[in-house]
Amino acid sequence: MNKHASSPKKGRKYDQVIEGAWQVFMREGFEGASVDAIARAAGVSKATLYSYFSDKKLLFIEVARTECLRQADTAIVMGQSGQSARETLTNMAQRMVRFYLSDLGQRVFRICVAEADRFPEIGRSFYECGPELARRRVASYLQEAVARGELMIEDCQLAADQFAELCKADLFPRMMFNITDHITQDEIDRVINGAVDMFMARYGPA
Amino acid sequence: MNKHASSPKKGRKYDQVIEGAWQVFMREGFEGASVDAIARAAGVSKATLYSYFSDKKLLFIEVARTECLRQADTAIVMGQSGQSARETLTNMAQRMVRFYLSDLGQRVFRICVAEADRFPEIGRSFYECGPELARRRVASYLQEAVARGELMIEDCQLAADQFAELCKADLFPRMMFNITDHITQDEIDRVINGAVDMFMARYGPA
DNA sequence: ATGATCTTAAACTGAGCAGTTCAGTTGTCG
DNA sequence: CGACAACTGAACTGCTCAGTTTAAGATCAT
Repeated sequence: MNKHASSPKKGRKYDQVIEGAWQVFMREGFEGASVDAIARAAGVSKATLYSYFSDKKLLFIEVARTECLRQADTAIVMGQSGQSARETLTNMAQRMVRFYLSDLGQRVFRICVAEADRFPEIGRSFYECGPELARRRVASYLQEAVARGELMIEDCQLAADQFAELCKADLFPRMMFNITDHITQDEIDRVINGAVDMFMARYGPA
Repeated sequence: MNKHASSPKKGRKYDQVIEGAWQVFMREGFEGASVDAIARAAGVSKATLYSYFSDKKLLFIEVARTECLRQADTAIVMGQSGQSARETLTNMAQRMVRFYLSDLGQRVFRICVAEADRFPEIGRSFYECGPELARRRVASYLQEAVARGELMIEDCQLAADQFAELCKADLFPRMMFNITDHITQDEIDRVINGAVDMFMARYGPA
């Protein structure tokens, strides 16, 4: 029985460190997370932590990458066949909104935006396996829908970006600037329906 | 001659402090900006600074508010009469994009998003005299356009939010995650035209 | 000019934090 | 068993920074 199957790197406690670091970074942000707190949360000594990661920034990048990959796995199921464009778009919208309103989505976004200035690698690596991935998936769905004659779109990439943005209307700024603590399902439905209506008005069959 | 017309608070060096703090906060972010650096940039002693603002957080809030008001003044000229809805919307879109792509807009956003978690007042106060203000202005323009029969909108507030988001498509995420250092005028035009086209397709006269 | 108020420089306090070191413990494997 | 590697905890270094204090200097109104 090989117990090291999931530890491609060195040392038995690698995963523990990543997990603990993830928790603390999410809770406190990058600057706010002390390495002592991370070590404590990971149930590991600071010395061990530093034997894996030469510094805090590197640890953060590794944590971010790990979480991105995890997310990417979760989100594979996207386009289903027997659905109208309207249904599919509504579905996608729900997924997107649920993610960016989640505690996780919110915190990730906050940290990345804050640190993207100082550490471009962080922003880039997150964008690529987060928004960029979703972006390409939506665009490729639209491409197919156009081929089937369900939609009429000249610039599918732009259309995908527009749709993603429409799903953020009102809700996203309110979250980001911490205006509301709770957002109701009605508010969400209003925005999603608004997004789909608008999208179909522009790109729906004539 | 009353030289204190623009200093409703106490002390002659108030404006200097705000100005210096603004510069350093913009350059370094909230955590990154040391009070010593701010005092130096403002050409003022730390003691003086602390006689105005009891702590760093309060100083930041005041700086953010001041800058918001300055922006609000700049943006008063919004709705002009003899223009079509299309023209007016394009105009508004240009203004918005120019702002959030500017160095200033970008940095303010970054700081507010990062700190809104820890200090809700920061996020709130910025939102209120920034996005919220613009939001209400656009909504009220739409209201009038509907009254004149130029547009057909049921939920003007939602429409305003949608328009604002459409203007961010592609460009905004790329900025936030630091993917591109430069964005061309063509890319901007593509997004703005796309936003106006979509908006008119949905809410334009039948 | 005189007193009140504002400003200054610089030293100081107290705290937090990244990263290091090391003597000692634990677990693994031949 | 014995050797080797990973791990621990706790103390320690060196730094940065928010906020305070003090004694002296500048500015202003009257």
